[in-house]
Amino acid sequence: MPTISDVARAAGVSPSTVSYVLSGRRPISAETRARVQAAIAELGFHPHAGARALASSKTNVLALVAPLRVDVNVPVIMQFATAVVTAARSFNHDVLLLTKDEGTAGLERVAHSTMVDALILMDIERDDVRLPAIRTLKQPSVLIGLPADHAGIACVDLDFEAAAACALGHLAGHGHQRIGLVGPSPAVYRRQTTYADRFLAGFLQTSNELRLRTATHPCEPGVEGARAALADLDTELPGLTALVVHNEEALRPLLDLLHAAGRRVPEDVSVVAVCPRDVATAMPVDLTSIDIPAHDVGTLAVETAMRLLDNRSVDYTRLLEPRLVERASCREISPSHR
Amino acid sequence: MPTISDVARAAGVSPSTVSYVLSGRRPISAETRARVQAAIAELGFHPHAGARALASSKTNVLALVAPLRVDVNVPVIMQFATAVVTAARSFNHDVLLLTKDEGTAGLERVAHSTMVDALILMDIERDDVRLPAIRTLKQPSVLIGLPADHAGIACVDLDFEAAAACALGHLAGHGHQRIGLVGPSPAVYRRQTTYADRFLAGFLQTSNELRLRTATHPCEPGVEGARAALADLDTELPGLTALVVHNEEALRPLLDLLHAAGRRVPEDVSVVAVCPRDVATAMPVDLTSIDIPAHDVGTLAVETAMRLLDNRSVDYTRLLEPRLVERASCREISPSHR
DNA sequence: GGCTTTTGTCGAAGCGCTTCGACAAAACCA
DNA sequence: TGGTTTTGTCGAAGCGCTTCGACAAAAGCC
Repeated sequence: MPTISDVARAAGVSPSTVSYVLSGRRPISAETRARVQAAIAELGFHPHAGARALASSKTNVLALVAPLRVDVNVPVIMQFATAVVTAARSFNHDVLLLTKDEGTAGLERVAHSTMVDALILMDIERDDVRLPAIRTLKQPSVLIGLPADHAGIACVDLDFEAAAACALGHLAGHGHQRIGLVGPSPAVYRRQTTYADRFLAGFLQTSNELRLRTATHPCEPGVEGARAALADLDTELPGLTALVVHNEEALRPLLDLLHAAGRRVPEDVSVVAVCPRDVATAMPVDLTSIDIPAHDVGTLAVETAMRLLDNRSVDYTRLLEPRLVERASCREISPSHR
Repeated sequence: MPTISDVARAAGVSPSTVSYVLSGRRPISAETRARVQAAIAELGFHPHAGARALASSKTNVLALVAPLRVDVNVPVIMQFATAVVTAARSFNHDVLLLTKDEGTAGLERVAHSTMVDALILMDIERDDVRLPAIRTLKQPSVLIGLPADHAGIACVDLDFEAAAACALGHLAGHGHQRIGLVGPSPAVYRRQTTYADRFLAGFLQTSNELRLRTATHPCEPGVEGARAALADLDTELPGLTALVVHNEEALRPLLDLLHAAGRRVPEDVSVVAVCPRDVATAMPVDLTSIDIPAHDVGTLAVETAMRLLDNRSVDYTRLLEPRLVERASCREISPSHR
């Protein structure tokens, strides 16, 4: 592996000049630059990352802390990860992948040993135990999610309250008055990942504002969970004409159950899903849905990290506006049916 | 951030002594070690990763090159990644996540700039364009998959030929003679990821050896793909009594189609799936299946990398033996039906 | 009891880069 | 035209660690 000195020698300049060609931090004449670049290309020189980190105290590496349990939501996690890696690369950074189960210790390890310049954390809980830790790190963090006390910490997420409002607004606009919510599994609520609560809060508030008759229910995984949730909603809200489903996993069983019961979508019951676009379109019925914009959120998280790193101003809380895409699962209810 | 000199000063020793306490590469008296460790704990010292890498030319980082398209098989990719990260941590290494679409350039970038000690690559194609490149790297690579020319490169994977033999053996043992294979999508064959071919080869060979009547068909994604594949198999092999499904994604639509057609599993048609355990058990029928042991493969890949790094001997080709788990989707055919 | 070996510690060199200060030459400005 | 600024380059220091050689003291060996 050639070093910067080898390049310097080949180009007939000093190592510092090579460094300045690379970084552009000082003016270099066109000829010199050309000679240096030729030497770099010829020798196949790549600066040693460790040496660089040591001298400049920048690693050009981001930590991504992902929940790698083989759990729900795997495809969404993957979308986040893909977006983060891709965006990071576009800023000439790499991504170190950490699992959530290393917990606080993992964050401190990579931060204290200066392996990364910034951290991006997913699957943030309401009172996430990692928050106090990240506040003490010298590296900035960006959260994908919104914990209770997020003062001074950059957070990026979909605006789930607005998403709920949007879903209900759409259905109400189509004349629906009796609407059930199939929520995430109780485990999600228990884990206190706040998107569930935020969606629920938005749902209840909008339901109130629009004077709708609604009922809400979490939904255990599996067909049985879906069956139970649906049964409960039917009992609490007889004659419901629409469902909002904020549970990717329940979507498929739910549609199967409706089908089996002879309840047609959208003729007998309208459905709005909250899920990634590809999940919505992969269902037997093309679902009107609100995107989980994993790609945008991931990209934005990286952009925020970059701004933080070269201390430009950032919005500490960025909740992305939901976008509802009409497909084929909602129908207009005629006044007579209202 | 305290440095090793700070620790040395606090403990009243030289920096090199602290280093030897940390690495254990030279004998240190118990008292000294205790004093140093106390100082480390008190100051909260963490060695600077870059400095370490520079001085020792080891980074304690592994590159994991994953196909991060939002494509099929996402859960399996995730399982590999989880296993790799977890195993790497158990060897005190971290994982740098690269996307496959950075291609050869990405590998060379991280390798040449000495960001990683070794590389683990997934989604290996028959004539993977990256092979020549990894042969020139000074860091060792471990492939998850088996390309055509793998001489001198460590490869780890499930033995898909044996898996096919295992599936057919099981069905033949239950008296089945007419067996269809639902293969991966044509895109997978086109991409030349060899597991598809290896499974197919094993299938055909065993079919021959056991003198079975078989037909094979790739399967496009979606319900329509499954419908077409099933129809083709039924035409080519009328009266088939069993299906081997080597296509996670097709599993669900396939079962739905059978159900809709009134063909019961296992009464009318037996099914053996090749997929991760959790997929098999999440189906409406508990499927007898051959595991894709993503966890084992990922772990083994890391172990192999570690052996290569401290040049211990390795098996350059490790094909894990398939394990078939009997569940509820195969039935014994009575002699009269044979 | 002298010999070698092992144990325990230190100092210094060096890993490959960035960055600061210095300085000469060129360009700009009144 | 003399002074100031900008341009272009260099040398040296230093980032924080590992590792080698040196060496004194302790231990092992007939």
